[in-house]
Amino acid sequence: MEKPFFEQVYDLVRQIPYGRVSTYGAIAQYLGSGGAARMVGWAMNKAHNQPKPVPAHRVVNRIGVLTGKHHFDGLNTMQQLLKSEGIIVIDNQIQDFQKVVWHPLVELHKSQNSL
DNA sequence: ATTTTGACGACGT
DNA sequence: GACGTCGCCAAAA
Repeated sequence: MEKPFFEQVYDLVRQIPYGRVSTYGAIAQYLGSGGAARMVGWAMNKAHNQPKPVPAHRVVNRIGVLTGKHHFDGLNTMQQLLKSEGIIVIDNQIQDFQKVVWHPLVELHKSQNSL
């Protein structure tokens, strides 16, 4: 039996490289549940309870808007973290989003990563 | 076990 | 192209 859905989400989010972001839909799709995008976001909520740190700030919606920023400690915590990684965020919108987006299915497929 | 939710996404208007 | 509605899927109450 595989890990619970949530844990798979955390594991994948931790695999997001520095200076890159991912989308809920892409993550859900990687897990095989394309339509479960909302589930991914919800998993992020529980991520705070996780023993391992989850870079939830690197997860945004399909348009690159920091929809979940208000779930963080402060109001602009998420934006600050992204900015620290070289990602420019203006008005909750990631600039050059398409350039920093990280598709797990595509990226991991190129590496043929096995575990 | 049933119902609601939840940091979304796609389609329709 | 922006706004609205419905659908998804899995977990929590």
